[in-house]
Amino acid sequence: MTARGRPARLSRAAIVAAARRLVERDGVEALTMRRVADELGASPMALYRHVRGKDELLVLLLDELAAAVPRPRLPADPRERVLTASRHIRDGLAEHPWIVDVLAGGDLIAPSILWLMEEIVAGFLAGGLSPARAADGYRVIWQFTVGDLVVRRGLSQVAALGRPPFVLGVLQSADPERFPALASVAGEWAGARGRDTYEPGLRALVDGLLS
Amino acid sequence: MTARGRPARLSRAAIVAAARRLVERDGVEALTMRRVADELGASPMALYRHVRGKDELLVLLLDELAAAVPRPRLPADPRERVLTASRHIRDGLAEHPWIVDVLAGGDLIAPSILWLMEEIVAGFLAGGLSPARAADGYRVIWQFTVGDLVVRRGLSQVAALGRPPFVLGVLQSADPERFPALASVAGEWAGARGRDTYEPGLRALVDGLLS
DNA sequence: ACCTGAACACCGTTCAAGT
DNA sequence: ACCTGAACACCGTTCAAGT
Repeated sequence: MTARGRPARLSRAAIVAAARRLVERDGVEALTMRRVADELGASPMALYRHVRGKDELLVLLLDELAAAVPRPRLPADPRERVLTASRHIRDGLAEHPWIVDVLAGGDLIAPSILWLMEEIVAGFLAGGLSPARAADGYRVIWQFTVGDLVVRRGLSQVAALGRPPFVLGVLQSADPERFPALASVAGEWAGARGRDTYEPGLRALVDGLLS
Repeated sequence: MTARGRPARLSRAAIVAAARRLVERDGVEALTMRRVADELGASPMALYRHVRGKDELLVLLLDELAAAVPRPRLPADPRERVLTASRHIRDGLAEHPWIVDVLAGGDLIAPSILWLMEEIVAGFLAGGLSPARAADGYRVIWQFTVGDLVVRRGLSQVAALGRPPFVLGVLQSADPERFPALASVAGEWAGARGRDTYEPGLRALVDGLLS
């Protein structure tokens, strides 16, 4: 029990830290204003003095994690530089699957990840692309990365359920008469599920963009 | 079989239709069991007699829309076949931005879209890929497509807010000292936002996969 | 200035009862 | 068999009041 006369002082940082603890312990769906307040031994409304609302809290959380992405040594070769920087963004974000829900909101940017964007755009420019094509190139890589994160998150959610994946069953039993190609690769889906397709996909993408 | 008891006023089909109306009129966030019930003039709990819960309702909705994707005439050339089939999946799903929330769940497949998957895999096989690489190829395309849908949805949500995009501001005012490449393409982001980058990205991806 | 309590307008879903 | 009503265990957030 806490001293009644002296309520704990809250701060933005303390709130974000509590949110992070919660999300890492129990997943995004556990991140509610009420539970964050509980975690801090405060009333739900106390949070609103320091944070505009749940949306802002999520953005603050995102930026904190982005700031923790390690700064890699990047190769000099433009193509390899783009690949390495992209993989770093993916790896950094993939550690926190709930990030997908924040990303899906759309208009977010973590200032602390700008330098990785810089590397990707610089790589494209050094590779000979025009500014317009370099900007498009970044967008395309970002799209591919978001897709990877969403799909990856989906797979791990299904794995957590413990039941055999519904999709796999449908694909593996595709009717060979109607779907000959699907039938002939039926044995491959289980393996493809386990493989990390970010790397080869990214490579194909960057090759295509820089050629 | 003799009908016993009360005649059914509701049905699965009626519930899915009401859900669809709701989602198309007011967006996904408006899709609640209670509102679907309202739409049908029934009590919330009446739905549970016909549908397991909200999750099942979303899957039923997804499959209904997938069934409506038009069957295109596909080019014979393997590469063009993959491109056309992929674009059809994207276009079909992009009409219903809320689909992203369903997709993110992970273990879903719309049986009525299997034939488009068939075309993509067949294209890769005809292009000389091994079964394993063809399966990976499909996954990569799917990832890119999901990313496109998520990003596209995010952009339209931001546009709906009416306020100037926060991300754009940050990118356009990137410090030229620290981020020279970003600064040199600063003028391009607004344009890149408006452009559809699915087409060029997909082309780069497929070129890379088939080369 | 900072925090609390009660309240509002919602959710999905369970359970028991009505027709 | 099919549907309703009340209730449970939650949400995010507003508002007025307490210290």
